[in-house]
Parts: sequence; structure tokens; C-alpha cells
Amino acid sequence: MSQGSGSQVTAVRSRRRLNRAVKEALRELGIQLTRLSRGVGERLDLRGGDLQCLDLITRYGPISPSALSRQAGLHPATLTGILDRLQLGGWIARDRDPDDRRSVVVRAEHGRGAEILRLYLVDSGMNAAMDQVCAQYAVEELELVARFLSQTARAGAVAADTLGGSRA
Amino acid sequence: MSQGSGSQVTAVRSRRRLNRAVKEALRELGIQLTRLSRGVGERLDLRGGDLQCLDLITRYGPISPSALSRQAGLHPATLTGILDRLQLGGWIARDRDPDDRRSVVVRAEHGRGAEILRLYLVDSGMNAAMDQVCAQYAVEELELVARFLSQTARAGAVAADTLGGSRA
DNA sequence: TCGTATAATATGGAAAGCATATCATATGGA
DNA sequence: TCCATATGATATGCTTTCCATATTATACGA
Repeated sequence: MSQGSGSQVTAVRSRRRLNRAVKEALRELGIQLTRLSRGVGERLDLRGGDLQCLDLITRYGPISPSALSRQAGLHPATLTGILDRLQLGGWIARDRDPDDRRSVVVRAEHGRGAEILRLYLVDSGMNAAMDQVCAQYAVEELELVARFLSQTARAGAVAADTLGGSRA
Repeated sequence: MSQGSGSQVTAVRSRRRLNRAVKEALRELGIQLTRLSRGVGERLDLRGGDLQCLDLITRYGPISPSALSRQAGLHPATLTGILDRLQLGGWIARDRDPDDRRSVVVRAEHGRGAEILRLYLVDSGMNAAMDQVCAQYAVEELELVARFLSQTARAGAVAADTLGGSRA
């Protein structure tokens, strides 16, 4: 009995330790992704918030400025300025929403998105580095990792909504 | 032979697909962590760059402003302003470096770091959400995930250095 | 010891952020 | 239908932040 409960205790401790390790690694990852993002922004002459919005547009667009401001947690007026700059730089286009003529839909200009991704991934070496990392894992393991990352992203989205949403 | 090479091809394709899936999930995760971070910053009355720096200080500090500006990819003069605000808010302290009297070391004020973490993790529900996610995985699986995350963070660090470093 | 390099900060002009006002359009109810 | 109110985007003006440059203090090599 002492051995059985002993290894149970060990398992629980391992799990606790791993929970912490995962969270810690996640925090570190966040820091590094932020740094990477800033580097990319600098190359493209885009300030922090601008790149974040562009990223959101390429991913979730076409999208209205108001929806975007909620997503990004930015003041609507701030967003007008950001969109002005992105439009001036040829990154995005603003179209009128046919269904609601007050509204505008923002979409990424074709071809430009690829430029970001290339910088993000290729020029920085991140793409090759990730291929190397992935190569170390079996297919089933990568499946696991991808699933974990998606779940974590979703958890982050919910958490961000919780924080940002209560601002109303 | 046709069957053997066929399943080989399938395996290669799976791997390609998973590589893409992992990168995509990583990008999504980056977006969500950025959103979460902004939400936290808003609660603490800290703008984007300020929180990023504070995060770096709590993690790598005590650290000199110049080293910090390199890490964060910010202009030294910008950093002075950021540190002024962080100091005014009681988040950090500036001490003279005993070895080099030109230099300053910045360190996080005790107790405050915990406040950030609490907001990041607890108030936003991220902590509980991550516990739930982790609970779905076996100990060995978590071990795998933690290793992957660390490797990815390191890859991100190298990539960010590559982009930022060539600015010199 | 002197010239040069480095670290941090001060200064001032440019840019960005944000609260508020404004204008156009939508929507629900009398 | 008409009107009151709500909503979406942007304009305006003030405040804050950013950043190139200059400045001050210290280190270090010739």
C-alpha cells in the first residue's frame, strides 16, 4: 500500500511540476513571439498596434473597424488612425458594406499578406527553425502538439475576452 | 512495394500537413497571447511596450537599460521613458551598478510581479483554463508538450535576434 | 593622461493615442 | 410614415509617447 500510494503521490507531483513548466514555457514563448513580431514590424515600417491589426485582418478579415477594435482591444478612434496608415501603405483596402451603409469592411490587399508571412517565417529563420523542431517529433506527437496549441489558443481567446469584455 | 511506398508518401504528407498546422496554431496562439497581454496591461494602466518591458525585467532582471533596450528592440531613449513610468508606478527600482558607475540595474519591485501574474492567469481565467487543458493529457504527453514549447520559444528568440540584430 | 567609447538621461519636435463631437445611416415604436 | 434613439466611422483637439540628437558621467586603451 505504501508503494502504491507513494507512486500516486509521485505522479501527482509530476503533474503539478509539468503544469507549471508548461505555463512557464508558454509565458516565455509569448515573450519571444512578441519580440519576433516587433522585429518584423520594424522591417515593414509598421508600429506594434498596426502589425497586430494587420495580422487580425489577414486572419479574420474582411472585418469591420468596430469589430476589429473590439478584437484588438483598441479605441475606435485609434483604429481609424491605424487603418489610415495601413491603407496608405497599401496593406489593406476599405470597402463599403453593401448591407449597412454606415459600415466599412476592411480586407487585406492581395499579395501583401504573403510578404509579412515571409518575413515572419523565412527571413527570420523561424520557418526553418520550426521545421527542425518538428522533425524531432513523430507524426502522432505532432498531432498532439497541434491539438494542444489550438486548445491553448482558444483558452487565450476566452481569457482575453473575459478581461477585455468587462470593460464595457 | 506499391503499398509500402504508398504509406510512406502518406506519412510524408501527414507530416507536411502537421507542420503547417503547428505553425498556424502557433500564429493563432501569438495573436491570442497578444490580446491577453493587452487586456492585462489595460487593467494595470500599462501601455503595450511598458508591460513587455516589465515582463522582461521580471524574467531576466536585474538587467541594465541598455541590455533591455536590445532585448525589447526599443530605442534607448524610449526605454528611459518607459522605466520612468514603471518606476513611478512602483513596479521597478533603479539601482546603480557597483561595478560600472555609468550603468544602472533595473529590478522588479517585490510583490508587484505576483500581481501581474495573478491578473494574467487567475483573473482572466487563463490559469484555470490551462489546468483544464493540461488535465486532458498524460504526464508523458505534458512532458512532450513542455519540451516542444521550450524549443519553440528558443527558436523564436533566435529568430528575433536575427531580425533585430541586423539593425546594427 | 588624454582621446575615444559606452551608459544613461535630457531636450525638443514629430507622431500616435484617445475622449469627445459630428455626420450618416439604421432600427424600433407611436 | 415619421421620429427618437442607437450605432458605425471618422474629424478634432489635447495629451502622451516616441525617438534623433545632445549632454553628462564614467570606463578603458594607447
